[in-house]
Order: sequence, then structure tokens, then C-alpha cells
Amino acid sequence: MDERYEAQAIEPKWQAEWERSGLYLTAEDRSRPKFYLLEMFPYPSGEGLSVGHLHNYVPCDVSGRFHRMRGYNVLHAMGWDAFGLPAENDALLKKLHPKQTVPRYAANFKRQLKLAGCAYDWTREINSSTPEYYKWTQWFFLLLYRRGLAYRAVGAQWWCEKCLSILANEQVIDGCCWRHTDTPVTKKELEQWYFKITAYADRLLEDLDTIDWPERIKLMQRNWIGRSEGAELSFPVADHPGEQVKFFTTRPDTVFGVSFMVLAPEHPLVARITSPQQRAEVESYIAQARRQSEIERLSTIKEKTGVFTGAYAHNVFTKENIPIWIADYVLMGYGTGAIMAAPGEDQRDFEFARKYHLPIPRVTAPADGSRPPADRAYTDHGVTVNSGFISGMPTAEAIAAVAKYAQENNIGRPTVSYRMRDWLISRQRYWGCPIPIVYCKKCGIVPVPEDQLPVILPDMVDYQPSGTGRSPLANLPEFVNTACPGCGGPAERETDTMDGFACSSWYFLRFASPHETRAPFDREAVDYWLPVDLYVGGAEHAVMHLLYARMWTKVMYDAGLINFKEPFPVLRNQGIIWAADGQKMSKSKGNVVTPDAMVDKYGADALRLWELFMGPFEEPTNWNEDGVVGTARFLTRVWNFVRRYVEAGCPQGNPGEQTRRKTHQAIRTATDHVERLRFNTALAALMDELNYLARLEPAEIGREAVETYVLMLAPMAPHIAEEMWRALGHTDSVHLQNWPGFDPALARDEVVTVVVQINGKVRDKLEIAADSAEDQVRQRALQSAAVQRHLDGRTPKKVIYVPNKLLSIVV
RNA sequence: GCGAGAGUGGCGGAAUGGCAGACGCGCCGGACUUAGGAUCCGGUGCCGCAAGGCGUGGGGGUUCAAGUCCCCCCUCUCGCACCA
Repeated sequence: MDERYEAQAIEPKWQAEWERSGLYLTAEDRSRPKFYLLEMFPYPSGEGLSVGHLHNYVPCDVSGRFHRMRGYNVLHAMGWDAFGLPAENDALLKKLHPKQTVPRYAANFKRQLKLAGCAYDWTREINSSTPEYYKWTQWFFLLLYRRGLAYRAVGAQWWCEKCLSILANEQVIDGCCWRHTDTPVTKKELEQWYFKITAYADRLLEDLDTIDWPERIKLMQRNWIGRSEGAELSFPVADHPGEQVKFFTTRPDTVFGVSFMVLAPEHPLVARITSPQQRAEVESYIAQARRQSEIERLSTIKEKTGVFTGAYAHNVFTKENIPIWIADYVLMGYGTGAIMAAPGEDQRDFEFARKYHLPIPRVTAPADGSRPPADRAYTDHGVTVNSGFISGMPTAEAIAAVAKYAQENNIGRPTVSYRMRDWLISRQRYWGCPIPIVYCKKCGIVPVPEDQLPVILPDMVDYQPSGTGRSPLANLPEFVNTACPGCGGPAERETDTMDGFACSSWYFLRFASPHETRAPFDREAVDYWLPVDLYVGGAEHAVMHLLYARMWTKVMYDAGLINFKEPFPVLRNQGIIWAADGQKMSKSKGNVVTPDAMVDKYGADALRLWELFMGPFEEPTNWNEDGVVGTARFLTRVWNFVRRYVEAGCPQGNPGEQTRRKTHQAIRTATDHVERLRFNTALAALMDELNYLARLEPAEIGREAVETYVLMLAPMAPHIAEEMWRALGHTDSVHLQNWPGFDPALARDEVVTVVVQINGKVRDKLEIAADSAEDQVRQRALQSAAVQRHLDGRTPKKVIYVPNKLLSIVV
């Protein structure tokens, strides 16, 4: 071993050697237990990886290496989420083609991951923008189509002026585009393809209970799905025979308190029922609502506004005619776009009724007999009053009674409503997976037959989005014009491409058999490897990728393609690493720290250790380069410790009892903490052990302590561990060894410190043989001078003994 | 507004209701050095010469014992935000 630890000298050497020997290739030994470790599919951006990104990749790498040493067959592979708007927007900005930029960026990511010593089986690398991959994305589209889960519909949809494309609901954040957070989305009327994710709403909701995910993420999905039970009812419109207002309510028990109705301004009924006198006012209100941005419209602070249509609905329960209004607090996108207003029991309706002097009947009274508050709605459950046949019923009973009555009298039925809408997947952009559909005048919508897949994304020089609502592919006659697969006659191809999230909805299956050409995956390989044992990624995908991938998995399950219902039974979110200034790391802010710079300065192992040590894996924290100095220093100390031992001739040694105990305790702690992804404290345990061992002589340390130390360091600092392992005389890689086990008997403390408290204050500490009897401990304590001083002659009233920990005396 | 999470030394952070501050950074002192952003040794929550006292956002409570459990309040982060 060299006298000085030089990371730059040993790291490239071992990386080359591991690659040469195929150390990280996945073993296809299906007799062993498997461990499928996966990080979320990264989009390889032109900025490259920062030390922030590594806070995901390094800990995962440690977990993978750890599991490999524990005897698992580990699948850990990497690929690129290369299709989609981010890649295309970047290429447009740089006046290049994504076909050039994507491979270049991906290669850079790969180089950086290797630089950091992350162990992937690169023979399994995938790229969603290659025909070998997107052929199967198209195949899945057809699977969904066949199963009635892909359909075309016209509707007003979210449009981003910067993306020049339609977006899915999930991709609109605070009224802005998820990729352009300063750009409010607008609505555009287009015919689009949808995936029927709502058909899976209940299962997506229920199965959340079966998976081990952060509660926060589960909650976000539950809220996003937004299931609510209630009833759909309808009231006839007075003087408009045949017209009805259909509405959804979660509180059918309040129907007797309904004093007006409200429609969304876009509701189709508005045009048909508005009276001539009200027409001008109604139309101007609709125009104004349309002009408002989504943010303005959804602002809850804003005072509610609305306009009377001049029409009345007949409340079939009270037999009264009630006015129909339009107001923008009613959303066309939820329920039926119409509500019954029960101002006594709904705060929004209450505010609206107050403003426009509409009646506020009270039909729910608090169960305790008190009066409902006068200045607001009473929204809690209670007892129904002033409500005909349901008067006197508790709210829950009244809800059921009205739903039953409605059904029996053809007024409505109990129903469930969801906040989640179907997933809109059409994108009017070039850089995406072509939708495998053909339009024929004679046959209509015709799916491209499987044997004609993939529909190749043609090369295009001029691929700028047009903004017309059609993809640039529409400008390529040789792409558009085709023969109908059904009748052979002239037909046109679909020119929209798929949302990039389609590609990432099945990629986790592809890693099991990445080169399979006859199917998206090999069934046997998937049966062995899937589902993913540990999935790690950022929380920002809570309602996008994670929801979509779950849906596709359920579709595949239903189709009998796979035997599991959830793709990611265990999910963890790594904490975000902010820049040193507390802001997001970004090129534009000039605060990005690259792994390249850190490796250059301190070495990959030191960088890796700091990524692990800087804080709990799942907690966010700020980047602080000073910490890398600390872990680099630690590695130097390890180096010198092992070097001293090697230079002493690697003595078997005769370690004392305490040294052996320290060693076995360190193994116990490190094993437990790495298992639970508590890398910071696992490393602290190793540092602590080094502090103890480093002051001993080589013969006192002995081979067991040194070797287990190097083995435990191996997943975290693979290069230095390999170098030291070889220096200890081994010819095979440290990464092929077993993780050390510990002997609980050896790890057990023989002598423990028992704290003596008097009235809750620590007055003395006793060194006592472990598991001493209480009597002995008590006797020892009473002999203590400090204890006697503080007892001051008083007799103990009560004594509590916690074995091996504490003796608490109360006087 | 609603929901979730968090608040511990100068800093990052440790602590199944049982010695608060492990481990590291920084800082102070020392050793070795021509030199130090190298290495090694010691110290380092606050007040106090000491004995001791005080300390986990603030206030109350439960307990022999509270960073940890309960109630109220403050601050920060995230998510949702007229979903009928």
C-alpha cells in the first residue's frame, strides 16, 4: 500500500478492472433470492448530474451492493426516459436535434454514474426513444385500446403556450404548466386520445393500503383520486319540457333546503334555458369567466360571483320552483357541472346566497339540540329538520333515505364521483412515441396491427411545434398517408405522439429482459424479478408517473400478462439536496456542484460517503462542501489504519475481549442501519469503531477486526475497500465477499453503566456487571458518596430499577 | 383555509419514555513540521473558580423520569386549495 491515500490513483484502476471482469453483470441464477432495486427513470438533461442527483443514486448503490454481499441476486440497471417535451424543448433551444442530443446527454449521465462508482449492469441499459423500446410502448397502447381503455374524445383541454401542446390534468400545477411554472395554461378545444384511468379509480385507491409507501405520497394519490360518495339527482326545468338539471351531491339529505341551483358557466344547458331578459347579462358573464385564467378562477379568496339565468328548476322534494344561476365557483370538470345549492349546510352556497339575497333555509340541526350558527353554514352532520319525510333522521340515515327514495321514483340514484379525470395522452409534438392508429374514411379508427409495429418516428429536420393544434408530423405526407390496414384503401396516420409518461409506465418491466424482441418482456424473467423490491425517487412524481405506472400494471394484471397488482410495493423518497444557498441547484442560478468537480478534488469514495453522511436519506438538506473534507479525512484515517496493519505483516493477532465486542457491535449496528436505509448512522458507527481501533497496535487489533471493517466499508466506499482488501492478501474482489455476520453473545456488553437518579436528577454513575440483580445495584448505589450526600439521611420512598440502565430513587 | 411533516450546540445531525448533543464540520490549544487546506493528541451546549445550576421553538400537563406522550400557541417546509 502506498504511504498516502490517493483516490485519483486507485479509483479509475478499479473501475476499469470491475468493468473488465463483469463484476456487476446480473447473474441469471434464479435459485437465489432476488432483489430488484430501481431508481426512477431519469430524463438525461443537458446539464448533467449534480451532487444533488447523487443523493438518490449513491445510497441506492450502497443498498444494492449490500444486498449482493448478503447473498441476493441483485438487479440494478439504468435507462433513459428520453422521449418527451423536456428533451425536445432543450434541442429546439440549442438548435439541434433530439436524436443527437439525447444520446450525448445519456452518455454523459452514464459517465458520471460510473465516475461515482455506481454499480449498474450496463448490458441492460434502455432508452425509451429507440424503436426497439417504443415498439412496445405502442404495443401497450394497442392493449389498452383493445381493452376499451384508450378512446378518443373532444373537449376543452389544457394548453401550454410554451410547449405548444395539450397537457394532462396531472401536468397542470397551480394553473401553470409543470415544465413552465410561469406560464398559465389556457383551454383549447381539440379531439384527443385518453386512457381511461378512471375505470381503475377504486382499485388505485384500495390497493394503496397494500403497499409500503410514504404516507404523504399515498395521501396525495388519495386526494388526487378524490373519491366521494353521494347521489346523482335531477330536477326538471320549469317551462322547458324535457329539460333537466342533473347534479351530484354528497349531501342528498339537504334536498329540502335547496333554494336555488347553480350551473357552471360552460354548462350546455345554459344556452337553452336562459330567458331573453337575462341573455345579455348571462353572455357577458360567460365571456368574462372564459377570459379569466385558471388561477384567478380557482382562487378561493375571491368573492363569489354569478348571474341569474331567468329559468327555474322544480325542486321535486319541496315542490317549489327555485331559480337557476350560473357561477364560476361551479366547475364543469367535476360531477355534472351543476349543483343544488343548500346554503344552510354548505359554506360556499351560504356565501353566494348572502351576496345575492337568496333564501337560506336550515335543514340540519346540531345533534346536541343547539342552534346552527347564524353567520355561516352548518356543515357537520346532525339531525334533519324541516324536511318532510326525512325530518328527525340523523344525517347518515337521511342520506340513505333520500337516495333510496330518488331511485324508487326515478329522480336519481346513489353514485360515486371522482376528482380524477381520464389521462389525456395526445401531444401535438414531434419528439414522442407515435400513436399507432390509422384513420380510414371507410373503416374509421383502425389500430395498426401488431406485426406492423413499430410505427417509426420519421426523421424530421424542421420539427418545431406549429401551435396550430396539430403535430409537426402532420406536415410529412410520406408519414401521414398510408394504406388502411383494414381495407387497404387510402388512410391517414394519427400524427400526435404520446405523453412521455406512457414510456415510463412500463419501463420497470423491460429491465428484466431488456433485449427481448418477441414481446415487451419475457414472462419468466418478469415472474422472477418483479415486482420491484425497492423503488426510489423524488416526491414530485406522486400523482403523475406513480399513478400512471400503477394503472398500467393493473391493466397488465387484468390481461394476464403479469401476476402482481402493484409494481412498487416499497417506495422511498430521497430528500432533496438544495444548493449551499438554500435554493434549487440550477445552471441559471450558478450554484450547481458537479460530481466531476468533487471527484476531482476529493475522490469518488469521499463524495459517496458525504452523500450518505450529510443527513438522513429521506430528509432534505443543503449542500455543504466542507463535509466532503471530513469524509476524505476519514478515508485517510482508514487507509493509515489498514496500512499500519499490513506493514506489520497482517498478524492474525490476539484481540482482547473488548476489541472483539467492539467489532461485533459495529457489525450489528451497521447491518441494521444499512438495512433500514439509515446510511448516515451506519457510517457514524464505522467512524466510531475506527476511533477505537486506530489507537491499538496491529497485534491487538487482529485480522478479524480489520477484514470486517473493510468489508463493511465496501458498499459505501467501493474503491478504497477494494484496494485495501487486495493489500490484505486477497486475490478476489471485496465485492464478491459475504457481508460479515456478528455473534450476539460477543456483541453483548459485560459491564454496563447504571445511572443513579435522586428525584429525577443524575447523581452518580455505576459500572456494574451486566444483568446484575436489583438488590446488588441498590446496595452499590447506597454506598456511593455522591448518593449519600444527596440523600442527606432521608429514606427512599420509592425506587425504580430499569435493568442495565438506571436506578431512580424518590425521596 | 384544510391536510401532512419539521423546529435539538456556531453548522449537518444522534438519541425503543431512561446519562440530551453519538458521528462529523467548524473553532480553541498542543505535537510533528521550512510550510500546511497534511498527519497526530487534547478540548469544545450555556452560566459558574468550583460545588452546582440551566438547557431540545413558547406555555401548560401526565410521569419516579419527557426532545420523545397529551393539550394550547408560534415559526418554517411541503401538499391540496370553491371537487358540490
